[in-house]
Amino acid sequence: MNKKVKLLEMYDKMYKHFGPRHWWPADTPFEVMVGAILTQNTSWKNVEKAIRNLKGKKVLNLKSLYKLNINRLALLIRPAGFYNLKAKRLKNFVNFLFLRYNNTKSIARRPLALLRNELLEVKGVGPETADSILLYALGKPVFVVDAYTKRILTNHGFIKKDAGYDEIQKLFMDNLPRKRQLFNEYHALIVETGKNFCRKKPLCGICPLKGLRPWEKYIL
DNA sequence: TAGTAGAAAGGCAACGGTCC
DNA sequence: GGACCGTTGCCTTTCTACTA
Repeated sequence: MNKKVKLLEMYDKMYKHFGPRHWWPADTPFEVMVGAILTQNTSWKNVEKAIRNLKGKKVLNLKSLYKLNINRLALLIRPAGFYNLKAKRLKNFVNFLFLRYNNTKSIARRPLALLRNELLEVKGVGPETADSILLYALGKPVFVVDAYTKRILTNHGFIKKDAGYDEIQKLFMDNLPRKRQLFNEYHALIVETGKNFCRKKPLCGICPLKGLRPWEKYIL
């Protein structure tokens, strides 16, 4: 059994259990980008509160956030935690987007590899945040790796504990069809599985991935 | 039931060790 | 001595699990 078959088997098991997830929950690509930064090390529930605050003040758009005072921004995103730090990171990203591209349509036309490097140069944007923006906001076919992905693959013996972000991403991108919709749905299903079953104390007995075994000791 | 400790979907900066 | 790499602490709020 090859890696592609195994990864698709894993996808099927999760999809049958959860069904389509319709990710990312946002009204605009810009909202996705803001959410991707706010959700760093924070549960989505808290991010939603911060997003509501920004919407309530009618500043959840590029121009308004560019003009908004950083201290005021910090107060609005307070429910998302790390608010001073995230205000700085959000400002860095908004400045990058406004000054270099002016809007989300222009940035979407950039080639994937170039754009990813540009995003990673923005202080406060790491691989997971950059890939979330690329996939969910800009519709680029890139696989998002997060802590849940790593935990699930480790628990099932697909990867070693010390496997890095790029290694794990390559595993998916080299063995699955490079389709935005597939990567989108796959990541969303992993998040659901990680949140509900593959926790720090895993609920293996009732997990949709129960019985899933790697094709060899380690895929990576 | 109330209080408390620890974890949580990340990334940065500082520090120490190693190598050239 | 400088470059590079890995490790560790820190940021801050909320929620959950555990304990009394």
